Amino acid sequence: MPAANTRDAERAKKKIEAAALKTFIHQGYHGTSMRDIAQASGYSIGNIYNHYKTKEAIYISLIKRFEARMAEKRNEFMAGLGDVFDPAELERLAWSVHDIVFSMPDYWRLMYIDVVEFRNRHFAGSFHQFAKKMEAALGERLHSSTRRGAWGGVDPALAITAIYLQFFNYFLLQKVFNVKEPLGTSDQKAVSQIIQMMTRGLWDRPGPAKG
Amino acid sequence: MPAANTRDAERAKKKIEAAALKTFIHQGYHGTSMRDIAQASGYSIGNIYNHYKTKEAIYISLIKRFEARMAEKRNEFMAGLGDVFDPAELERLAWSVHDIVFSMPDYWRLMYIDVVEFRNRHFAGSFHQFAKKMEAALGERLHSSTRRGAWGGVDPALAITAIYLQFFNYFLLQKVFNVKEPLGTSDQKAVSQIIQMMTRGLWDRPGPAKG
DNA sequence: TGTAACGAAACGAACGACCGTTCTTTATCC
DNA sequence: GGATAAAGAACGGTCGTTCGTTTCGTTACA
Repeated sequence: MPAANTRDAERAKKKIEAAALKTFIHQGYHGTSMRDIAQASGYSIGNIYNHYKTKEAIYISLIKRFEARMAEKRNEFMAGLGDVFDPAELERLAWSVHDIVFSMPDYWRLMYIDVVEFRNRHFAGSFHQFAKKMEAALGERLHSSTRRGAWGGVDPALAITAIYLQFFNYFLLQKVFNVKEPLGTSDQKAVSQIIQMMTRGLWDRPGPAKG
Repeated sequence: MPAANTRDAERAKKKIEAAALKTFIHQGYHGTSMRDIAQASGYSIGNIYNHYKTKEAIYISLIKRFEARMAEKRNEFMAGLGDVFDPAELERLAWSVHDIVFSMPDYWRLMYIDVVEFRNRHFAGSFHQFAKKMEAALGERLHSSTRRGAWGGVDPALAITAIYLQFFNYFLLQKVFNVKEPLGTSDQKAVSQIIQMMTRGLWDRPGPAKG
């Protein structure tokens, strides 16, 4: 197999998949025809079938590409976390989560397509035991971080997962669901307020008696 | 127009829409054919077109029905909130959010279908200025709740919106995305731990100096 | 009270368009 | 010259929708 050909072929596939991604995201998988992809990519239908066996093969190849990139991102993210429950570190975490969402919004859009049109067949298991995975990845760092002060007793794995999800959904609302200011203010302020709430609580002293 | 006929017609429409909902949710909108809906509902294609002008009309009617029910739920929810930042009240809030998600999961599934296949055309504006709407609906209750103790200074509207979203996404993960224990533990424990984190913070005393 | 009339409800065949895929042909590279 | 890339016509099937027809329930009138 000649080198130039495989390079060209790869370039063609990238163009086809880029076009497919664009139309999938705008109209969904079943709302996109091969003719749409052909037109958007500039290749003929016949030629697309020289590169892919079926329409679903394009979709799957697309997902695999994104999964690989996202796995990298996830590893970077996990490795980059230090003394997680320190407020300054939580702010770093927030912007890392921002990066995960904003640098690959199409990954999440594809995931929603898959949930809606394929019952999550191609992303299956990506979110199972999320808290456990978090705990496993962070390992001892999680517990050692709680020993740096007077830890209040919340389960550390639960806490970091909840905080992660809070930021994740905040940025997802922005980028994927086009909500401008999900918490009614700037990112900077929202992040710092969430961190204050999470670390110091809403009340300066234990809450008042009811009534 | 005869009374019995309109009653029968309404009954037929409900059956058709129920069948459409089921197939839409399993295969998405574009993945569902009128023949699918006909078969699932027990009505012929021809007859379905006596009741609806187009396939999209079924979809829209379905959404309108759900929107009406959800508007009710939302109003009940808002009206039911009292001294919101009291931990006991936050727990009530958590279970109210649970109810919103678990009693109408198909509303949220339809919303995801709309996001994926119609660019959110039919649900447009449902999530804009979410924090502002929250503040407007809760009104003075929000601020008076902060005067019941030593409020830490977090913006009340931001706080209640963030807490709402935390619970909302927690239960959504369970019901719509089939994640068993999103935070690795029971609902009861997850809710109480989140509330502890939100009200008292992760640390009993202000966090330690870094390093 | 019986019945003619009429519109709604129901059906499934039929229509034209478009679907995913295959086939045939031509051009392009090692 | 033999594989690969490229193109687009063609195929069988399915799509959303329309059509013609029959059945049913109500109402108007004798």
